[in-house]
Amino acid sequence: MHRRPTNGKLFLRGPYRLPVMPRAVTVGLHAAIVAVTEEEPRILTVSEGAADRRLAALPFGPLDPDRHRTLELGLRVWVHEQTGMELAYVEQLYTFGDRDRALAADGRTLLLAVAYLALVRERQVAEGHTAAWQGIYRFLPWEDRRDGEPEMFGSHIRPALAKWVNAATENSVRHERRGRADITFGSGAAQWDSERVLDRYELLYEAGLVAESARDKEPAAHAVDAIRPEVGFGAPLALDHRRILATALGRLRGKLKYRPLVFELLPGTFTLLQLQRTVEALVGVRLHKQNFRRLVERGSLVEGTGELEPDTGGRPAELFRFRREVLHERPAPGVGLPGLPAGQ
Amino acid sequence: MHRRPTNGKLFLRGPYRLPVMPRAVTVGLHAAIVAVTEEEPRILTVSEGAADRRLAALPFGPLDPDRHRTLELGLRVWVHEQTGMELAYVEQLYTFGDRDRALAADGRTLLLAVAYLALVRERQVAEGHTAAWQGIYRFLPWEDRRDGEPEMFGSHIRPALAKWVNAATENSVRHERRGRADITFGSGAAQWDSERVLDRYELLYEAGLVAESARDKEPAAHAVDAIRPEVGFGAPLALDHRRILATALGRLRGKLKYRPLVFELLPGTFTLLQLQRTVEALVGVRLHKQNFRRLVERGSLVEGTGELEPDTGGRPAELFRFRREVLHERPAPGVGLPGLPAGQ
DNA sequence: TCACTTATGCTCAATTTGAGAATTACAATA
DNA sequence: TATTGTAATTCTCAAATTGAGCATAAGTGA
Repeated sequence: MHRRPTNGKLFLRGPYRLPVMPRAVTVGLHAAIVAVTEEEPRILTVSEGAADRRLAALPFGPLDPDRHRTLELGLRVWVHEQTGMELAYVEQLYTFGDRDRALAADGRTLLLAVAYLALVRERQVAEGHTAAWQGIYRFLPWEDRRDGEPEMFGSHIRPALAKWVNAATENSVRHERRGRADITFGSGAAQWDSERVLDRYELLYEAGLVAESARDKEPAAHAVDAIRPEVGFGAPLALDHRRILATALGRLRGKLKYRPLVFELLPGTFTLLQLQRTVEALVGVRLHKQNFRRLVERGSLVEGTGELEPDTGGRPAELFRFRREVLHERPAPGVGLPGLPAGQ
Repeated sequence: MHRRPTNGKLFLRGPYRLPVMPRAVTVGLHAAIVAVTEEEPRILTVSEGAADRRLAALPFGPLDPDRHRTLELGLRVWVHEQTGMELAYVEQLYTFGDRDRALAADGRTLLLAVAYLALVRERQVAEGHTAAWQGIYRFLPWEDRRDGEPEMFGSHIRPALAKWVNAATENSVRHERRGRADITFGSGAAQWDSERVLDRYELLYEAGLVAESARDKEPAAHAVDAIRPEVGFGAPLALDHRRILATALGRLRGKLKYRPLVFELLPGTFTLLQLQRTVEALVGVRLHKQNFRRLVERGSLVEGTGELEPDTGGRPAELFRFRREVLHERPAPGVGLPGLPAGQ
């Protein structure tokens, strides 16, 4: 969007007039492409140069209204060009556009980022593409609580948060910070809410605890290869991409409960334990096995195929398939999370 | 965004390069401002000219990175300029950018629309502003089922949908259409899902049943003042604004269940019946009174003030207030909808 | 055959729904 | 003042759902 003479006709078919013409905005389409393999949620990243000199980024490209009929189609084009991947399930996440956090190198162009979540089954990345799958918890390590609170949480995050809280000189600010830290990270009266992924990342960002905070404040002082993961606070990503990743994971965790999204990540047939492990990997907590099975079976989300999977290490498990019909039956069919009192 | 020589440095601080420069995009900020008064959900609309010659529109304006530090702040500025209103609760809804549906009058500029939902207590519109509150169900009449299925549903919508289904010559298309109509409008095996507001509007749009469909197809043939409400299918709004309204209502209905949003719409103290009526107005269905009370009270969402509201027409009701503390206690405190099996 | 591992089935108490009856408190009216 | 109407508020009760665990089944490898 460039400055030029205002033209009332330009914007609308109707008689509405836009009072002022804006300066310079660029619209980017960004994809958080998620898969779960070997009980680990992964994200597809790209990197255009030598891996050791560049930060990983999510696949992205600018919206081109000439080529892209819709935003989502534009996204698919970019993803295909950069990773060779054809996306099935795609959903829009959020549009980011803070001036402080998404300014182009010219310091004048605002980079508007429309972020998407895509779910796929992990595949080998096609020839000729440098894209790579990486574990999501490499970037957001505090989000994985399947084996209880991770070690780095107590050793690094909690103390750093406490320091941040006490760094406030004003009493009211300190109180406000403590409350916010309690809610987002589930200390004090509040419990851990697995969906508040973005809140947690944002808090760490504001507290200056992730590499991106420093980079955005002092772009000059932080050339790309100067950005290094800080121990315990996860690896950084290019641009705003860790924020997008956090948004994606939070949305996915929430939506899992009322939409049958997991099945986008699983093969056509799967055992109930595979299903459970996939959900656990995403939500980052362990679930009660028998109750989980009861829920998905009673919810008629799956049906047995009669076939058995013998490689379980124990008794062979029956293979199930997703019953697509539920989409036509109930309003909000999700996997439901036994042991997780709504919202956890 | 204007075509100009590609400059790798323009876009990123890092070494990423955007392969192609896009053509022309304009970013608009649009606000669906919702209030509930007298048991009726309302939306704030603006209209720049004589009311009888113009369609109502939502408050909106272009993003101006010079003046607006963030998208949300830009939205607040526009809303304030156009309506005199200061917004409290604001949340981003969705970014729309279909080329077919949001092209400027020049036929070349894509109008990207970033839509927001805002919740307020209804107020008199300030002097000097032409903004007006209008009932939401004037635009989406089929969404109000508080008195059962509305009359126009059986008389107009259902037959029109059936016609649309049968208009498909190919068998598979017909089957697919019927399935979609069943899911979104809750016929056949499917139940009415109050959250699928957008799906329903989109289906009516695609079926050519709302005024906007024709307008977008034949802009020339449908000058603004030629767009007239079609009986039973609700009044049209300018641009894509009815779609934004549908998105807003759907989001609000969903979020009500797990976040205490209703209280943004209520005065500081209120009776439990007022609370219930407000929820009902938004969700568009009636709730079981005793169970509703049980839920909000057991959920500790509210606390009694001891004061009584005598003007109930019967026994005076106790006045309650929202317990802000719940935000610090439980992960997902919503009003819960008794009688509504999750997702309804 | 035994030890081990995982799948699957089943039980049971505690809670949470869904629905409605019963009781209370005020206003208006006979 | 007694009666009637309208809501508010309290209770009850059966049905369904959840949370937790025990028991049994069916494979594998030693």
